[in-house]
Amino acid sequence: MGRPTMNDVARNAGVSLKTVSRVVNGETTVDPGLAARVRAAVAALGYRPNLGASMLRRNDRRTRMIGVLLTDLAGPFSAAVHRAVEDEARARGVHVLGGSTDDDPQRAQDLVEAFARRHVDGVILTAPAVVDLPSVVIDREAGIGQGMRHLRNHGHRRIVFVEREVHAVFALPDPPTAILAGSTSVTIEVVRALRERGLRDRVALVGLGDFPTADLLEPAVTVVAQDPAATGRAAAGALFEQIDGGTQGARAISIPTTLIARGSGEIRPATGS
Amino acid sequence: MGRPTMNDVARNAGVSLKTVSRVVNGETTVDPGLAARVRAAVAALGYRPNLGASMLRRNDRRTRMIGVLLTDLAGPFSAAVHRAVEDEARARGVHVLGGSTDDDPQRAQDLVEAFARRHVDGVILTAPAVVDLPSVVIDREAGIGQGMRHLRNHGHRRIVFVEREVHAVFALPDPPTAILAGSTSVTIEVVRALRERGLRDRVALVGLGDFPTADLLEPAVTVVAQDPAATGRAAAGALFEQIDGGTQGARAISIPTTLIARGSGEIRPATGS
DNA sequence: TTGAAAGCGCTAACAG
DNA sequence: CTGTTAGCGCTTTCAA
Repeated sequence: MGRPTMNDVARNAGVSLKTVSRVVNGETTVDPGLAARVRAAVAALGYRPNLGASMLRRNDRRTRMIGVLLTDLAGPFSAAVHRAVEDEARARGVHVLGGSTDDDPQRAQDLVEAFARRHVDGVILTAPAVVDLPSVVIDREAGIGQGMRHLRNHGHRRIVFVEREVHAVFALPDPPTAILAGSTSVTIEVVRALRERGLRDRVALVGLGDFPTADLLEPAVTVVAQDPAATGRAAAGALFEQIDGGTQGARAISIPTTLIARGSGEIRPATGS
Repeated sequence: MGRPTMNDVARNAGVSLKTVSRVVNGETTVDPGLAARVRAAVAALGYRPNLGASMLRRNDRRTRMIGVLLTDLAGPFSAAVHRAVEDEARARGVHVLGGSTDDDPQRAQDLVEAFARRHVDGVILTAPAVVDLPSVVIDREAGIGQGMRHLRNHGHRRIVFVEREVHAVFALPDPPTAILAGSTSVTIEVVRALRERGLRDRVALVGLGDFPTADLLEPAVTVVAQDPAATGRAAAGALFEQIDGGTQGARAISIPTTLIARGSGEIRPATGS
């Protein structure tokens, strides 16, 4: 004997299966007396409806689950997006399956495939993948241009965009006068590296993505803020629109970015160097 | 016509339903010729197995989904735990449904209930809730004692433990000489508040939970580190043990904590005050 | 208002 | 090695 089923409840309450179904689904066309008996049986047996089974038979073929594939659920950007998506989903009675891709396209594809087997209603992605269900792609590239422009406007010509390999930057024969950091964790690594080398007031730094202590560091860190919560909300909104509209196929959402000048990004290159 | 089913594949390949099932499930006892025909039909129709349906009939009654209820998926601690749980789950072919409780017991209870209806194989929680399925509770209280002891050992007698209401602390008639901050976001708020009041070198601060720039702030922030990744791994490990063992009922996991002294927590109270 | 029968997509149990 | 039949827990359809 596993968990009690609707049939068990029906037997216990002395009614038909269908009556239990009606009560459980909150239909109002049930005699109050019978409904009370059903509810008593539900409580007595500890019955819980099986969403998987009901989904199988239902006409609206929805699992009320969506998948969210982000670079790293532990990272501040992904985490904030994830939370915002969760909130939008919750408002619609939908649950969220999360997945980290670590920017590996194969892993993203595998996850999409796995989520599709679960018949999620749709997916949110940060990198395009082959998907034949409702999906929204979040585009993070938008902020790069803005950061680059800012550094160029402050006189820099040797600018490096850093992904992960922070220390390699300083090993270059012709080291840059400015750095654009690709994520908050990279930004923090760069701050640390600049300090170790006594360069914190000499090399300009702009980070992609704001972080809580950016204004407390010295110099305070200039960033291109990307409002992950707004991004998540927008992506979820667009996804549910597709789902409700029966549309299908990827749709891109780009992030509204804001440059927040705090000091590190306004350092000018040493003249004559 | 919705998505193609196993029956459609069977018809297309000219074999029985069961043969398709065998091929899809990777059973080796199928004639290679037939298997090839089945695979061709799968590709041609874009067939994808329905995990929900298979789960319903299978004997092992597992959805291969678990739920993780954390304070806030956007927070660094929760996010890191979530990621670690995801990695453990992935290694076992299990997906993770995430949920933020915002420390609201009712919300936690509702989420548990909702996940149970989906027949998740188990749940991980940060606050106890009524659960009749495999579950693991993460205990975060462990670090508080360690932080308090550290401050007392440095001569403090008026210590405040802060949850959210940072500014209220400074409105107290007899302000504390030391602060223990309950989460990283609170810690950062306290740093900001101390600076605004010119108290950064006078009031001691210990934060619960390490964060990436704690050593870069001035003074550097002393914390009780809680290794969220290790916590997530441990919790997931314990949960899968329960699931595999067929056990049931809450089990508590406590976090191994480490005090990292960096300066802010070693400030002594002004003598004679 | 209530119920009986059929069947969602799939796997189990048993034959051939 | 292959197929047939039954049925997981539920909702639908239709009849009473």
